[in-house]
Amino acid sequence: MTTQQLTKNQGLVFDVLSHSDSPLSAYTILDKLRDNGFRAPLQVYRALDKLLEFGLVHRLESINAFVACAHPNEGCHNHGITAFTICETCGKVTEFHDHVIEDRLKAFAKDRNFKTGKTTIEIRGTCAGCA
Amino acid sequence: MTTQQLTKNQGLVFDVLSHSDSPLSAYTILDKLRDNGFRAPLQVYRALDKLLEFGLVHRLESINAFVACAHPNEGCHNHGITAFTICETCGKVTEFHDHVIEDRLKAFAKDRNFKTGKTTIEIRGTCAGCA
DNA sequence: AATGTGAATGTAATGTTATTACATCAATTG
DNA sequence: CAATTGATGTAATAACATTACATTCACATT
Ligand SMILES: [Zn+2]
Ligand SMILES: [Zn+2]
Ligand SMILES: [Zn+2]
Ligand SMILES: [Zn+2]
Repeated sequence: MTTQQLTKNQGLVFDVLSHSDSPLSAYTILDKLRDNGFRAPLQVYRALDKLLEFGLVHRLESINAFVACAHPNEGCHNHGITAFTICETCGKVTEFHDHVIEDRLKAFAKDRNFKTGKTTIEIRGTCAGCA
Repeated sequence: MTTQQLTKNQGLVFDVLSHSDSPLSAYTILDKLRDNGFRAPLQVYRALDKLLEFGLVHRLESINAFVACAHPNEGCHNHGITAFTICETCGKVTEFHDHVIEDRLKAFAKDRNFKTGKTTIEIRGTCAGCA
């Protein structure tokens, strides 16, 4: 999935997220795109839905915000659980995969016949630069 | 921490959560406590804040809801990260601790000098009973 | 018992995040 | 050129959470 087959609105939203150095809320994105003709939240949410589906963007559940994927070309949403550190001071987000963690979670679910859907792992705290 | 040193509002909110078989939103709790004199969201949020602080209740970030701790007497919020499975069909929540996962997350953070605060691990999916 | 203090509560208003509903437009295809 | 499908525009509303300020309660000190 490259950025070229995105629609106009999807491209605009992805562009805003790509150029941000911290996660953005849907309404912040909306404000940044007013000059591009965005008028309503739904325009942002619809674009975000698609971008999430494409694996170009992640939603950070613990802060109700969105961030561009750090390695969109590797199809990160297709190979496992993505975990995040989120700096509460500067907003910096780091994305990582850990197969041990993933295996433990899968094992736990399997033991209980729990069918795993989307999994969230988010560590809020303070990054090295802000300590 | 026992339920006895709770204030009236804290006790009412904890009671509602304890007797629920699925997580509840703050506004659902409010509705359930109207007959007990609750009139405004803040009454619920204030009680929840304290209950979270006491480790009697957990907040599920991915669904904006709250659940009573499954083992409040073990001070679960004092010994490590709590992970959850959340059934999207029936709402059933299972709480667990995994030291391997915790160690991996801590190691990742330590490697990057990231100071860990609250950590969220939530698996949404379908429980055995709903499969 | 009176007073002072901090925690908890009551209430209204507002702020923030997300969805529903419905009309319109654009691209594709048979 | 219909017909279908996906995308967009717009308004309204729902759902979740906080700010601000006044009041009351619990309890220790005098
Ligand atoms: Zn990613
Ligand atoms: Zn930082
Ligand atoms: Zn617990
Ligand atoms: Zn279930």
